[in-house]
Amino acid sequence: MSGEPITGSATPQTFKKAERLTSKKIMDELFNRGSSFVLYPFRVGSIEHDYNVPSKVQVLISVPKKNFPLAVHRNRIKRLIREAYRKNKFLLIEKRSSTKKNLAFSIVFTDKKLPDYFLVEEKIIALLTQLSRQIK
RNA sequence: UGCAGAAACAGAAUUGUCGUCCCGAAUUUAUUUCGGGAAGGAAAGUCCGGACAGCAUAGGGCACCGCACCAUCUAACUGAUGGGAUUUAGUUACGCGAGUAAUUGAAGACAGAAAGUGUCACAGAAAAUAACCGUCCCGAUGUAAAAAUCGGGACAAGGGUGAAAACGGGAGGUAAGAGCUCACGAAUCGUACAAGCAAUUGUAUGAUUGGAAAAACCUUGCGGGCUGAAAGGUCAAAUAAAUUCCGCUCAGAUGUUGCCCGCAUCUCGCUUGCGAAAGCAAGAGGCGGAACGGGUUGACUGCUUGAUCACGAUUGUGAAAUCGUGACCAGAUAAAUGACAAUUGAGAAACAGAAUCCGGCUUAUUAAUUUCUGCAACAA
RNA sequence: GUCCCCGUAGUUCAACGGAUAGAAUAGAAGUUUCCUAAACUUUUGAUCCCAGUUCGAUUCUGGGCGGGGAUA
Repeated sequence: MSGEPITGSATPQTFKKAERLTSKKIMDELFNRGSSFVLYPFRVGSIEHDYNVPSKVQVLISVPKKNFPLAVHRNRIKRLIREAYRKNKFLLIEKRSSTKKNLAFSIVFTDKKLPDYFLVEEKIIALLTQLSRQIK
């Protein structure tokens, strides 16, 4: 699965700035009012909103400084998550294409050990399918 | 030869697929294609020094903070380079010895304790104005003579204590002693001459022998405005520069980091009362503080061409400087360099991710090589 | 990012540079009680780490580590 382009999907595998959650307002709403669930080793929060944003689905990736004091390790984990998301985001986006509301959600890494890429990708796929099923 | 420590050097390359950020060009108006670039030696700690920016500023003194052998380098430094003295480890030579000289390393916050105040536990007679034991002299009692006891003196040679005990050991000298004197040696301060830009060194000579600690206060010399890119500038959007309470209110306020001296600036107009007027008095506007609130959470700039990097030449012991040629080498903003394979290879492992930018310092660190030091073994 | 402050028993605090580092409280064991509480007795520390100054450092100095705070 890794390295090969996945055929049969119209969604490109890019991950541009528009697909990242940068608005502080939406972030506050997400953490204050959004619903959330835990899928080890990730904590996922999500909210639907009507703000004018460039992309229908926006994601925020975060690793707490408490668990990983070194910036190198935090960067590494965020890159692994980002990589797994951009390869498998079609699972979520293709189901969202029919709805009008925008979706913002966060992925927080809660484990205290550096993960392997294959574990991260497997969990991200499970996470995305659960998220798309939960929000109808 | 092995192990440990320190220093220097270095901190992988290439290919494929899918991706991120910036710049440029084309196509064309929101996408695509092509080309180029994209973390470090410490990006870290934020310990020094600057650049840059805003605010403040007539001037002086005190306080406060920092630094401290000399010279040089530098934009600057608590940095670096070179030199000096000191301490320390080893070797050799000379000397009875104390020591001296030469040489090879290593170390360091190396101004002043001989300006003043304070401190030095326990032990010890005494911790800086040294008489406890002791040594010696004189007098009295005592005795055959001593011993012993009491009183008055002299003495820092010996003793134990302690981290530290009042230049060293030798000879003379003396009642006993003492740098009291002498030769040798040590240290400190001064003078003259010579060498050196200087620290300082050498020779001659005079005086002195003064315990430690300034990382106790302190003294001397030199330096220091305050705040940091969340600084600062421009634009847009939104809203209520609103309300309440307390204090002061004409000799006070403001400014100068704090304090003092001194200086500068402001003190205005309005209302009311008194008065012929000059003016005087009062009031509010005013100033300061506190409480409770409201709006924004965007964009651009600062933002990367610089005390820059590479190569070469010249000058200098060196840090470094000058000249020439060439290069443009991250600029993000919830924050960009990744993932998975393959090859080269003995191996890809350590510490670790730019946030305004530089020069240092400190700390972290894998492997190979080189140099130095220590230890162990073997050989001679 | 920038600028500050603080580290002593499990916890809250003491300690002119002089040692055997204390106090309260908590914990453990014991005495007392039919049992518990209270009371009494005993017990518990490499002063965060590494260097330096000093005869001697919790204290003074430098570096590191950890924790906390302020700031549009």
